[in-house]
Amino acid sequence: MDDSTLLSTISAALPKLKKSEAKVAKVILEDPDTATRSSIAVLAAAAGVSEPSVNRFCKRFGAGGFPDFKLRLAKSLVSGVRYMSRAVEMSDDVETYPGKLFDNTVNALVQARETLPTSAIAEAVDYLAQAKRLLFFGLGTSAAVAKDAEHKFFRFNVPVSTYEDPLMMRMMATSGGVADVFFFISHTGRTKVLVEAAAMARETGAIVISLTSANSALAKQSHCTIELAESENTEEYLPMTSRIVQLVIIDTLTTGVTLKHGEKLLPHLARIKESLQDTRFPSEEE
Amino acid sequence: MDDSTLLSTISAALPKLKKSEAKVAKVILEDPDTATRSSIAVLAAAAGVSEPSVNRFCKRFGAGGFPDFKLRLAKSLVSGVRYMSRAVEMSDDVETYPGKLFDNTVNALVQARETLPTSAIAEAVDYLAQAKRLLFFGLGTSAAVAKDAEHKFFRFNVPVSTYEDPLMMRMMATSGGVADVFFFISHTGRTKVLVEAAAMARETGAIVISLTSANSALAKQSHCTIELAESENTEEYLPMTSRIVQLVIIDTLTTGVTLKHGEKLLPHLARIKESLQDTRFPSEEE
DNA sequence: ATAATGATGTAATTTTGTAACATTCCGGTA
DNA sequence: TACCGGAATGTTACAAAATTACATCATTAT
Repeated sequence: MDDSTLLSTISAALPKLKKSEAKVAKVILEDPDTATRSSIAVLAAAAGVSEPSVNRFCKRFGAGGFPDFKLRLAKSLVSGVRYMSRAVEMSDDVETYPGKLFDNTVNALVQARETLPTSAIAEAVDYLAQAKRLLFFGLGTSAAVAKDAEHKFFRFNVPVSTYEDPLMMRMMATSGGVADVFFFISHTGRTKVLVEAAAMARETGAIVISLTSANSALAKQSHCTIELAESENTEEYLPMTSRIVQLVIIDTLTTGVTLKHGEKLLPHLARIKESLQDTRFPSEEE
Repeated sequence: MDDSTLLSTISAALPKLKKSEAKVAKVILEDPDTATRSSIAVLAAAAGVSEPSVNRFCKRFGAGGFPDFKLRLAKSLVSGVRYMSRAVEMSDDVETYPGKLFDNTVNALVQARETLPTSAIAEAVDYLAQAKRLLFFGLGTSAAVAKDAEHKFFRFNVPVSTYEDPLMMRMMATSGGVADVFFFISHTGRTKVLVEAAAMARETGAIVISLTSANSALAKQSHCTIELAESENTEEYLPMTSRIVQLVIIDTLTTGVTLKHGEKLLPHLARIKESLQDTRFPSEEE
């Protein structure tokens, strides 16, 4: 129903489209506003394809037909979010670059959403729900993600720890056992320390899960890999959106574990929340 | 061009309309959403008028014709609460809840994007760019955000540190000086330790910036507050999207500082990137 | 090399919107 | 009241657009 991200969806699906459909997509992405005002014939001509191809394109994206598609497209244009990745320029000012960063992040999420590794998530949730001990490893930016994961999983009744010190990582990796789950987070999946630690952990009989890019060295050492696209970040001053995706995956995993544990966990979570009350000033309204 | 008030325009003009046009207006006002999906024939029948009457009605309101009118109508309907959060249900399975989480996150970002505190960001960037020392404070989930910020700001030639230990926070807060910037991250803005640390830091003459909810106790202690909406998170098992927004704000700030420093910083960033090469296995393609 | 499958285009059909024209309705005047 | 002028609405016919069904072409596997 709500398709505020139609354009991102299209640009995310671009590589998977058939030749003629891709042509249509390109024309639409180039000037979506004009597209909403064009007839199917005009659009088909602009894309260099036949009219039914345009129609098929529309249906592929959930529309009932061309007019319906135009309607959705028009609606999606109202929202301030821009679809394509817009690089931050040196000449940008405060009015422009924050919006770009938000847009890029949104696009990264929408893109990731399109290709969610569902079965890997399910598998990881199974492992995580049964773990007697949980260890999250990440370096650099991924260390922050690991820390976040630690906080989230702490809520279940499982011992959790995070390490970002390479030496500690190795030490902990050798201390693994069959009931332990080692969780590695790495954008590239090529960080030496992590790959080695994963191999060591695996030898102890522990379960190794990784959140990294497909077919990476790290993935090869894992029992279960949640694969994320290793998007390019060419510009030095364009921050990585990948860690945001990683964090939402962490959310997904904790949610999965919560759902698996079922209602019986809720009182426990409520107790944790309650215990935080004393650390806060009362809110204004109260 | 932008007719986000089309419906009210119509209802305002109602008394001045001719009989048949009034009928059309009534039908449209009654169920605008259906109207956008109807053909001119259906709408004419529903209003009990002829098709050209509908067409004339459309032109009267500035549209080029019926299709154009529908487009404008559709756009005008988008405004307001268009982003529904879909709560995760206990009955959800792995095919459904991951998507919901991504959607919710995207919605949070889009919403935040619409109300970006631009001037506060600009101000914060000014402070951060001039800082001789940077300290990030956050507890719980916000500790992960602080850690992320630390990694990001480390790239500039400034000493950065993060603390999540309350005692260390207090100690560091008292050690502040005029050239220091203390950056506090808190969703609620009511965490006692943080508020107190902020007050202490402020007394030392240091700059206090906070990333928190508007009008909170923490905000009151800050020289500069980047205000974020304190969204409700009622369900225990629905992870918070707020920290994602916080992270993108961190991205925004680092970008802002980078832009402020200008091109001269790029070689330095390149050097950092290069220095990481040795820690990685070569990628497959190379 | 060829059959089978899927992608794309062509042509015919149906639906939809619009313009030109016809009719009706209403207010004013003899 | 009858009649006229002009505006408002409807009818009809046409043009444009969209969709379906079908044919052709390309691609892959055997």
